Formats: sequence, structure tokens, C-alpha cells
Amino acid sequence: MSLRYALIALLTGRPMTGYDISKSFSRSVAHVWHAPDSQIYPALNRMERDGLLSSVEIPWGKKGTKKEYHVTDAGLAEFREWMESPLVPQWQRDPAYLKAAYFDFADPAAVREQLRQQQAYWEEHLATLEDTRATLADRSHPTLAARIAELEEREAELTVRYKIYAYDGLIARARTELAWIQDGFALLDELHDT
Amino acid sequence: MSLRYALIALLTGRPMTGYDISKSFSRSVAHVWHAPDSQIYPALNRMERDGLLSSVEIPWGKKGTKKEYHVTDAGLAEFREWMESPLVPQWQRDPAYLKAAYFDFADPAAVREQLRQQQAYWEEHLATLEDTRATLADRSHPTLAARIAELEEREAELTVRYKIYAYDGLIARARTELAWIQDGFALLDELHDT
DNA sequence: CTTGCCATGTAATTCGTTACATGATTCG
DNA sequence: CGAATCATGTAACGAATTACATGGCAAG
Repeated sequence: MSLRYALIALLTGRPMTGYDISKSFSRSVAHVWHAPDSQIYPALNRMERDGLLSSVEIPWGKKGTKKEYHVTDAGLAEFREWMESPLVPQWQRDPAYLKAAYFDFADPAAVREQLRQQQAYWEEHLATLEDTRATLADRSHPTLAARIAELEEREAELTVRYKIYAYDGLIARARTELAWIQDGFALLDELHDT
Repeated sequence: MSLRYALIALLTGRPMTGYDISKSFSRSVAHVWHAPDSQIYPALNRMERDGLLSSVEIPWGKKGTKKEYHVTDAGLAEFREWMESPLVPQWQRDPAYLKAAYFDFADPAAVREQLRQQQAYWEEHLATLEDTRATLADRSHPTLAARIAELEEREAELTVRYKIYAYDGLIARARTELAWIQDGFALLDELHDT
């Protein structure tokens, strides 16, 4: 359900085509809510059917057209309603922790290798988050720049600060994961003679 | 897919009925992989059909019976295989961060209320995790006690340490969330005159 | 004229959620 | 004898994954 809100959130910045969305998704909203193309296009269609979005056909090249989606008043209203409604706490569902709890079933070497992979993933992810945070802070992030272009400084400040707040949370989370992985290496060393 | 592995993991400790599982789930595995009853029973049936589990009918009262599930060799093999296979990195998908990035669309009072609810949730969750960690450390946790009863001390030590390791990760994560929520209150205070 | 990007999906399947549904047993 | 707990699901729906599928455009 949150995919809808992620899409509306993105489109409040500026109208976009499905392709634009699937691209900027990976550079912004996907950090908090990932979705593949194959989920985005049908979702846009359903949202248009439900009146949350309207679309304008735009010619593209000689024959092609593309659809630019705009958030409707109804869409914005539904988004605001969701924003103000209580958040249902998410149940944990993380295979990494499930595995960790049963590491004794696996070969220590395999465990070590998995920790290394996790570490590489989180380090890369952390770097991406920090890069993005920097482009938010200096307002060079393209989606953000388009969004705040029409706003007064006071409003722009709020928008930017909240985005940075969200990224600071994601960065803290990534660092926590990395620290936990470090502890994992230390535990392996202790339990299985190096 | 991980539900299967969560169920096998639980059943390696001791054979259980669907009801036992759905109960101990909430006290142990659910901290890393939540699932409701309505997902557990059908999953058990499918896993038995696929040969990962076998079941024994046990009389219960005068008319009733219940099914006790055991992990088969095939089930254990598949579990070990999963344990040693690389972990696919999870995409982020967290409505709390999605909302936070767009807090400027909501009324500050509503935001504050949501932060309070999140704080209450995480504080309670953290307390549960710390309780559980304590019962793991002193080996009084029932599922763990049953699991390590037949093991040598060396093996038991490994089992316990990995469980604690997993919980330490969950606890660190909860603390990170709480710190982020604290920062959220501070940000609200700063941006919207108290 | 070919490569890479722009553009938009469908189809099949599984996973997960929510609500509903039923009955037996044990204990006080 | 009534309440709590034991016991096991089904049905309907929406969300998500994975793989497949197609074709135009721009630039070198």
C-alpha cells in the first residue's frame, strides 16, 4: 500500500513519466521504499483509474507518446490523510537476523563469507546514503531542487531538513548494521580459533 | 520464502504441533520473522507435502487429534543449504522513513503524536528483546532449553552465543530507532516554535 | 547500423494480510 | 457451566517477485 504513497510523494515534486519515475525512484524514494519497474507501471495505471493521478499524453519522437503523471487534488488529499494517520508498527522480517540466530547450523567459513558480503553491501549502501545526504544538504539533488524551486525559503528549509532527517536515520541504521557485522567477525574469531 | 526456514529452524529445537509453533513463534522466531497463524498452518501443510516435514497424529482428549511436526532429513538439508547460501541484500521498505522524508506535508502536532507512538512501540519492543536476551543468557528460555538439552556443552555454548548475538543486533537496532525518534522531537522543536 | 538508453508494460506465481470460521478441552 | 486456551484452518484479496516481451530514438 505504501507504494502508492511513495509514488504520490515523488510526483508532488514535479510531474513525471513512468520512465522518469522508475529512474528517479532508484536515486531517491527507493532508499526508503524500493519497487521494480514491473510494479511501478501497473501501480500508476491503477492510481489513475482510482483518480489519484491524472496523465497527459506527450508526443515523443515521430510516432511514440509517453504519459506524464500529475497528482490530483484527491491524490494529494489521500496522501495527507496517510501522512497524518498513525503508523502501524512493522513486524520484523529480516533474513539476516534469522540466519544469525542459527549460525551454529552453518560452516564457520561460510558464515564468515556471508558476513563479508553483508559488510560490502552495507558499506556501499552507506556511501550512497551519505552522497545523497550531501546533495540534499547543498540542495543540488535534482528531485529536491525541482521540488523547492517554487517554494519560499521558509518552506524550502522545512522540506530540506526533513529529507535530511530521514537520511540521517537511514545512515544511523546502516552504521548500526555495520557495527553488528563487526561484532559477528569478533564472535567467529572467539568461537572458532582463528 | 524465509518462513519455511524460520519454521524448520524452530522445529530443529523440538517437534511441535501447529499450535505450539504459532505460540512459541511469538516468543522467539517472530522477533526476526513474524507470521500470523493463518500463514503458519498452510505453510506447514505445504512443507509436509514437499517432504521437508513429517507429522505424527497425536490423540488429544477424547475425540480430537493434533499433528506434531518433525523436521525430515531433507528439511534439515535444505535448511543447511539455505544457511550457507549467500544472503540477497534486502531492499529498504519502511513506511516510517518514507513518512519522515515528507513530514512537511503533515501537521506538526500529528507528526509529534506519531513520533510518540513510535517511541512507545520501540520502547516496549526493546524491553521484550532485553527480557528475551536475559532468558537466553541464563538458558532459561524454554525453546532454547529444549534445544540444548541433548547437546554437549561445547555445542550448547555455540548455540547460545549465536542466539545472543542475533538479539544484540536487534537490540542495537531498536536503540538506533529510539535515538532517531529523539532527534525527530528535537527537530520538531527547532522548526516549529515550541 | 548498432549500441545503449527511452518507454511501457504482461504473465505467472508466490507471499502476505485480513477477516472469518469452527469446535474441543481444561480448569476453576 | 462459563471462560480461557487448545487446535486448525479457509477465503478473498492485494502486494511483490521474477521473468519475459516489445519497440522506438539518438548518437557515434
